[in-house]
Amino acid sequence: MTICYYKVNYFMKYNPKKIESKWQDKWASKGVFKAKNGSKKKKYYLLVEFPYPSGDGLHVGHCRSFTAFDIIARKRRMQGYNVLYPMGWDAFGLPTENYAIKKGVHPSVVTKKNTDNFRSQMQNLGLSFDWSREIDTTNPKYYKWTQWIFIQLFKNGLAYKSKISINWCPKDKIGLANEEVIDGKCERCGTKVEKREKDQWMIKITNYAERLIKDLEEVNYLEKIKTQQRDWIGQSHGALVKFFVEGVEEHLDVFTTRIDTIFSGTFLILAPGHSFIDKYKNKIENIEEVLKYKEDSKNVSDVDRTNQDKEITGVQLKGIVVRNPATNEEMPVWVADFVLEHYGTGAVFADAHDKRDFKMAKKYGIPLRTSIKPPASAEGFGEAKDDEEFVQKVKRLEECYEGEGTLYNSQQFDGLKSADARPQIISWLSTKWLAQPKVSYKLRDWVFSRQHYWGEPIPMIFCKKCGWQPVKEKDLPITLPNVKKYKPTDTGESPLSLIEKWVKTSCPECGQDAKRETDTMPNWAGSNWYYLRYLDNKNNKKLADEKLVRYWMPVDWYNGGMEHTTLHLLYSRFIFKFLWDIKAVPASVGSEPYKKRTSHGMVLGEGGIKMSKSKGNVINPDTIIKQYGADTLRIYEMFMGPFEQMIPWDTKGVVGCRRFIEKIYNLANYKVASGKPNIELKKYLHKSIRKVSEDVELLKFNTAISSMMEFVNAWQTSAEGLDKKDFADFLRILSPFAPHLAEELWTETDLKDLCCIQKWPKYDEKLIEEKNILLIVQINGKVRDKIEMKAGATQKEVEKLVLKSEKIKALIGDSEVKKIVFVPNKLINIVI
RNA sequence: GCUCCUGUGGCGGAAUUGGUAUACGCGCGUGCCUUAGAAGCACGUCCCGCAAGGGUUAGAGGUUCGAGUCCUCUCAGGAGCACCA
Repeated sequence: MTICYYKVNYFMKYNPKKIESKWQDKWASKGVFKAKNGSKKKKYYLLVEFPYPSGDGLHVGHCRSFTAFDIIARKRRMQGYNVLYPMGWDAFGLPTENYAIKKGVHPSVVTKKNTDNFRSQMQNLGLSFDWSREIDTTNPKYYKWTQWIFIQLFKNGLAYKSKISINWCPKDKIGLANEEVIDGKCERCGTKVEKREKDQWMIKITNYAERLIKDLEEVNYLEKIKTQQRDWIGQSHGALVKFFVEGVEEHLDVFTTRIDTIFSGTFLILAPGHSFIDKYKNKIENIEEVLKYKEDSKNVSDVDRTNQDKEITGVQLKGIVVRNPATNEEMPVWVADFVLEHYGTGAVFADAHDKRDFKMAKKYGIPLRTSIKPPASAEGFGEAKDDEEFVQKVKRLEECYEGEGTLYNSQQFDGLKSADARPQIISWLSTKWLAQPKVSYKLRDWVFSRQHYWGEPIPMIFCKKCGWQPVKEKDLPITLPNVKKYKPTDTGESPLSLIEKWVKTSCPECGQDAKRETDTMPNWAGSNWYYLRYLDNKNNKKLADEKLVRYWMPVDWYNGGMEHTTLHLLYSRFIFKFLWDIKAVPASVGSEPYKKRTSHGMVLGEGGIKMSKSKGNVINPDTIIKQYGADTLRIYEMFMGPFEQMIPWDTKGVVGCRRFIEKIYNLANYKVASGKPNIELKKYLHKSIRKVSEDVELLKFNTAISSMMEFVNAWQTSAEGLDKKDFADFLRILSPFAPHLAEELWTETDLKDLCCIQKWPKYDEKLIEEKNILLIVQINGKVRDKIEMKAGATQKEVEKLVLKSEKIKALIGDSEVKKIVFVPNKLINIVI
């Protein structure tokens, strides 16, 4: 074989600095990553959550997920797809506003600085984003459409103002949605949240609760993501039951999922904020005591109210009596703070089959009755020794049984199982108009107002005569005015309320003097629909052109953090459904924005703790790129471990990836040959092509890389060089991972065009097929020998061979062979 | 409390889905090279044993010819939900 070496800078050391910027410039100037709008190719829309451009710069965690999907994007392009892989900035947010307040700089200046930094960091990584489609949620040309969507919500009756008790963060001076309160603390700053009454814009996401659950069937999300969405929406099927109040022409509605226990209902409990209390003040004999209880419960934060160890408290509404619709018996009415205003109807009927009710009744001497007999071996006997004793204790009201069972004390329903009894009781009561089936959700309407400067102004105007009016669409966007002070006010009003000139306007309906809404929108507003704006980021007449939406949507694959799988994912699905309903999105696209959703694991600091400035363990990608190169960083981030798993950073591990890259660079110098291909190496290569092709689709980047390493190791130890054509194939599979190196070696090996626009290689099935296999010989399931033989041998052939072997013969000895298990091409197991 | 996930060398992790446990990388050891160090290269590296051999996937049991993988219990770690009627 004639060997001719392709000398790539033979005496030069691998220098990523030179190589990388050169190719980044070339890709940009040739526009190879631009998604083409009119293309006849099949489209592929890959989306990664756009980051909040913080002043700290890109996190190595960003690099990980962006690189992962960059690999998929590059692979898809090589597979012949028209790929859209865009990037933008979710730039409204408190840190920017806080920085602006502190330094007295306008937030937009800070944002510009940060996004410039982020962009250049991403470009240094060689990410193949289509930068011509960049978006920024704080750009008025963008938030014009965020405001437009709000107006559509309003016009369709899905946005309304309501005085509600909101979660108030005293540090950030901002109202928070329930979703943003974690353990009773502000999600951002960790300050204990207070309650405040405020007039807030609300969005009726609850109208979509059922569809948001049902349509999950259509999409390909990780199962745990679907579970989280379902849990958050919290659907439960039950019944709405009427309890008539004595002496009043009215009833109290109660939602229950356990109507099978209705016959044991002996009292009713209202939430402290239930409207019945105010409405029938004069009927309640001890109204002062009740109102005091109500006031007290307001001061109890949700954390304490939801604390399980807290003692149950309550006050009876003296003078009020309702009738149990099933037994027709009189029931006293109580208030207790463990009953929540916002779930169900804010009222429950109480009985001996609920631990809280049970405790409360025992404490205040309220009569109890049981009507459910626990089945034999019910879970949780309490202190009873056995089933029978437990049943008796339940009957004697010594133990509380919450589970299902067999009904007794329940008139014609005696003897029925709980599950069977429920529909029968509902239909029985419904004939008397006392009950109806009902579905209830934990999901609540979405508080959409924030009292901050750095957000989209809500495009509404209040007129004394006409009420709330939306800004005329031709007047959009309502831009943020320039102010000197961005500080939120202590009164809880938005800083915009202090700018009289801006607030004062005229009513779009009647032209009279009117006032602008001064609240701004929450963070989520801009990220609800951003995936649509990438399709048509410069359109001034529409959110996005219909043709483009039809071509590109839905997103084929969406990846983001696990922390966004409840809120952002739910909100954006909701808004997309809404846009679809009002035909802002063509019907053919369907009402789900994302076909497939995956999540990446966080990158932790060394030692497995969270990376944070205060711990001083933050890794800056720039430093790694400077020291090792972008290709090394890319390979390392993909090689460090399973993509969906949390993983600690280990700078020592980066070195190994740099060695891998240098090894390729050096081997390319002297071990690429033109001539007859080396079959052994070719086999390794094609195995690797298969492994990489398959693993990338499963996000198993770590094993994809390890298979390339195995190939390179074989290449290194082989006596012969690698055929030039095979080398080209290797560069093709390497190029999504280490695009700069692949590009450099591609050119230096006299191959034509750019490596990143080549076809993705196919592996040769026949070549991979092993002609000789290593057959495992087991005796009683233990490995005793390994025989190399040709593939495809039959059991008889193998048996003959094995039983002849001296080693095996000796091991079998005099024992009788009872059974032989044979797995073709794999193993033979002799049972003796 | 409920639901789900995870547990494999000194470390990050592989394992064709029930068929050679520890691939690949880090680290470590020995040697070569070098004035020296670094880098690089070669070999070694789960445990016990000189060896033959035996043991090992958090622990205990089970199913199976065969279990890291399936089932039951226990322990440990993580995530989500949580007076939700």
